[in-house]
Amino acid sequence: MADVFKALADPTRRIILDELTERDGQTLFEICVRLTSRHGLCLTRQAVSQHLAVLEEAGLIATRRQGRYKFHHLDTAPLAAIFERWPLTGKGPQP
Amino acid sequence: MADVFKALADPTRRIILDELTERDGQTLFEICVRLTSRHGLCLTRQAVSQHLAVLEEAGLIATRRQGRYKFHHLDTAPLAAIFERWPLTGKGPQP
DNA sequence: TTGACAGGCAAGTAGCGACTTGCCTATTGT
DNA sequence: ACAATAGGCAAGTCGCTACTTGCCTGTCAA
Repeated sequence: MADVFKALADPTRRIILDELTERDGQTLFEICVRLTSRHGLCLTRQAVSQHLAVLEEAGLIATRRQGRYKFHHLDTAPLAAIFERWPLTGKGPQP
Repeated sequence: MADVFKALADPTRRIILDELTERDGQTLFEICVRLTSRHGLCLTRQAVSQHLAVLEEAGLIATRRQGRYKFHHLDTAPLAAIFERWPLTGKGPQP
């Protein structure tokens, strides 16, 4: 569970999650290109790869290997633990 | 919004939030004592004070001064932004 | 008024984490 | 077969941050 917070701590990783939210199942190179072109980030392929490893270890990303491609799929399920730990005060369920 | 994730990144700060969830409105010294006695942490008063400052800056804690005491109150409202950003996939509202 | 208590400010240290660099493996197309 | 593509491994550098240490301010009780 601590891995989830550690993964969310970095702004680049949060942007990667945004990218996969908008377009799920991207490869490492696709993510690199979109981080550069759409968010103005200048990162090495290695840097992005390490970020993806952290996100996968946290359970926020599931990977699927196919030939020489590796697709990354978002999984927001671990985020639910945050609300179970600190319930939103005095509010009903969220829509 | 980035402050919220930075605040949640540290395990000690998450335990502080747990403490305030269980017993809201504690002072700095009360939190220090409970971190030591209930969680086995050996932290300086300064360290805890700095953690509380980070949590307050993130909006997760509101402070109320009264005489020489300063009470700390939990506010989980900023956490709602997490779900707005990455909705829980394929699930209905949480109870 | 003086001492004890609750908290704050600031500088210094140490360790973790993000990023790079260099090289390597595996799959695909010509 | 060979080159290009997609990705992986490992060591090294650098900056941020958690924590400490030392001293200072404000409040309450004797």
